[in-house]
Amino acid sequence: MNSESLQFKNYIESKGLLFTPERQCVAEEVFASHNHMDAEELLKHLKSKGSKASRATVYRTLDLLVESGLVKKIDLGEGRLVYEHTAGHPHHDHLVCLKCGSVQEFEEPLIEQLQEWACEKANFKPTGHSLNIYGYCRGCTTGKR
Amino acid sequence: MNSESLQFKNYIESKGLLFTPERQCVAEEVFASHNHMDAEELLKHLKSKGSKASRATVYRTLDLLVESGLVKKIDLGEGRLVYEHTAGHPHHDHLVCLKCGSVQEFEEPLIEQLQEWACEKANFKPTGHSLNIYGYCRGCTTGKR
DNA sequence: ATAGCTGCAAAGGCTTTGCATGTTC
DNA sequence: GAACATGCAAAGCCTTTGCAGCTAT
Repeated sequence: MNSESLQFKNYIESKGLLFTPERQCVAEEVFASHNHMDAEELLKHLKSKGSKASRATVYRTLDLLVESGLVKKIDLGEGRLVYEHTAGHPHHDHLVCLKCGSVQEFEEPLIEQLQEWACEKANFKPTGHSLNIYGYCRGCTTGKR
Repeated sequence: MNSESLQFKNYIESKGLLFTPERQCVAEEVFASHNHMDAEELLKHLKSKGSKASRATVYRTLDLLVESGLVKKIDLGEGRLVYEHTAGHPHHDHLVCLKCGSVQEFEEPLIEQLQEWACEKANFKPTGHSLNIYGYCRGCTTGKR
């Protein structure tokens, strides 16, 4: 079991819940993936690996993973909700390709700073944000439509 | 008929379509509102004013308004899709209150510039973006929970 | 025994679509 | 009368929930 799964196990058990095989499967699949996956893709992957975790369990476990802080739920807009593990990921935002659907990450600390200022000016106490840039990725730009 | 409705009429007719009373009602309601409204609220307002426009027509007309460029569809995250008219609105982003649900706008041109740079670095050709900051608005901060 | 899990299927919430009817040119 | 609009209700999509049965302690 990798370190993230172990942390999740600890989190689960610290709440007096059970670290079941289904929960472990879902967690490991999320931690193993280096893409942004939505719940349905995750379910499909699990099925193809022979896991019997149901859709309901996938959704319920994803909620637990988000609660634990080990996974973030990202709203990419256009109805796309995806999950990414947080370990080793500094804060970042997303570049969403409108042609192939791929998602890249980017970091721009100064943007964060400017957001803080904007909030101060507006007397708004921020707790989080979501920044998505839509357009065409490098691969799709060459044969751009 | 106000200037925006007139522009919409021109757009509609330039496409060989009809500027029907239903379309006019929906458009005028959107242009008259200074809030961010979702389709359902819009429909409710229209009903309360005696308009007979149906839900389907509301959705279909909103699509036309967005196509025309006179209205923007904003994804506030968390499943909230709202519309705002563009006339006289410079580009801006949104502050979404997690307690009362209110939406404020803010402008920070430098953020736009930094986004451009981030895209250049990533070889990404941007066509648009969505930036939402979540937190608590001034009113909700005083009696904050 | 008791509390916690799971899968299934049904229910939700919002948006889109098919179709029959009505309108416009 | 050909193309376009409308309302209604049904269908879609994705996510959540209720419930009966199962598992772990």
